Amino acid sequence: MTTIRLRNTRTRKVEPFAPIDPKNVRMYVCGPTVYDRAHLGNARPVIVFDVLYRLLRHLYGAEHVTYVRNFTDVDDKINAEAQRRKGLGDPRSLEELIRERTEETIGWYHADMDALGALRPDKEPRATDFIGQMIGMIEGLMKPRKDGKPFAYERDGHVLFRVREYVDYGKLSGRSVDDMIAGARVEVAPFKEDPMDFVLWKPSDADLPGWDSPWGRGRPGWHIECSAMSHELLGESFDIHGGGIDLQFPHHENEIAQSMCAHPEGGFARVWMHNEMLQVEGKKMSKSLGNFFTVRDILQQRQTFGHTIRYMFLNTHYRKPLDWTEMRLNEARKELSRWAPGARMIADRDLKLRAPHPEIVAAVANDLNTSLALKVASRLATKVLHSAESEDAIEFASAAHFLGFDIEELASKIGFKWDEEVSFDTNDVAVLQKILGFRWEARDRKNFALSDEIRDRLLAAGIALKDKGNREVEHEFAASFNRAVLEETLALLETGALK
RNA sequence: GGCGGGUUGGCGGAGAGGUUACGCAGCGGAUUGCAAAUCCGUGAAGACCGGUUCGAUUCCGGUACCCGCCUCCA
Repeated sequence: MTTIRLRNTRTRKVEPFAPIDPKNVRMYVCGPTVYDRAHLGNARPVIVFDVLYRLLRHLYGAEHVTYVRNFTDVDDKINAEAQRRKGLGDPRSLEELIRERTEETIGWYHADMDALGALRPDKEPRATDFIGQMIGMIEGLMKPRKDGKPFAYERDGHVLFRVREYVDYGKLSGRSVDDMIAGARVEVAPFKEDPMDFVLWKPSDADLPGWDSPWGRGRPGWHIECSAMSHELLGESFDIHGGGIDLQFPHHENEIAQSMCAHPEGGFARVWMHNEMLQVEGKKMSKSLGNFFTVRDILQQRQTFGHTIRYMFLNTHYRKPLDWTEMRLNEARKELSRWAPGARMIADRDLKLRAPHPEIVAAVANDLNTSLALKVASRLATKVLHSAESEDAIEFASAAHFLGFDIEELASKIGFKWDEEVSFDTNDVAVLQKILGFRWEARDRKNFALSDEIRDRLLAAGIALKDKGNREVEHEFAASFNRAVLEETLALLETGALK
């Protein structure tokens, strides 16, 4: 069997991967805080770990992999949005408004990530459904120990974790507690015994959502949710824990501290994986720089589909910063247009996909070398272009499918462009298809005058045609699209007035 | 300041201690009714300084620069 090799942040080495239980390979990835539309950066770990999920399913069997990705629905930004709506006069309770906000955000998130070809994880727990487990875990951390202080303590309604009591604190991110204190820039809350101690539970006033606990009404700190949910759903030790590199510290460091102290007999996560950040035109994506995009924004751009975005992400190795540039986007579009004929042959000839090419699997298995995998897929696509053989189309499409590309989408949406402003419907497309039929007929009869006349009339209707060989036609709807001219052209052809 | 990561040809981006990555763009050619597309060929690299080695872009050390984290941002 193919050996998977993965870079483990904890050891800083690429290591062969061996699951604890091959019958149940377990992966946990930190999911989004659901306060707004997912931005482009949110999509990166989704796609990166989707590729890994697909690889694991391929090698161990779909039923032997459990992938958990949480929704953080306890958060100050969510509260702020709910309070804003309340302030605008919404009569419903804060809890209802929060629920509404998180529900709609989760719906958006699903729609956007589905569009990128990401499989849904097996479980998508919400933090608010696991408050009981979090409280239980915190209680366990507060119990007296034989050989030292309890790991957690209560002060002023807060429960805090004593980082000094966990000797390996800082190991994941390669920091020592003393170094961090030396370089700390934040004000230290007065109730902390040690500046690096972090919050497990904090009090809520009447204006904030809260749950009853042994320490009064309050809400959990950020880190405890992942520890509680991963323990509940995956057990005290599991195989892979992933997320963005920005989570390495403090989030993952704190998760490790809590989980290892609460369940010292388990090893928590064995392999830690972190994806690098996304940049836009060489700069950090931020609202203040005006280069901030949601996934939705990008999907609505002209000629950009879910698979275009997916290609962009896979074209850069997950451990390198990904630069989102217009130039690279154009390259992705261009490359994917070469994939369309192979994808179309699958649909047209009703071909069945099969296991992916070993080179693709090997590339992905080598610490997710997706860039190389894309090159292999492109090579296979080129082969289809040359041979037009069903066998080659199957090989190509099986590879593309393994990488998470939707073959039907590739087949149907490429070679088809439109301006952002234009509005047209499926009926317009049907009319266009009929007209193109007449044009092919004319060209078969070497009636180039009619062929060119049709092209000119379509141009007048706002549709630009480009022949691409193999009877592939690229048509582009411009903003000036004129339905009347389009329909008139078809009428002229059907009545024989134009011939 | 502390910690982590990076630096490959005009651009993007891989593998390998010695043998062509590849793609885009460029250039040359072929082909095509036209616009377009397609095909073939081709030049071009490894931030800098040392070290290990018969030989390093690939390993080791240092320098410079860039990026991220240290602030509940993936």
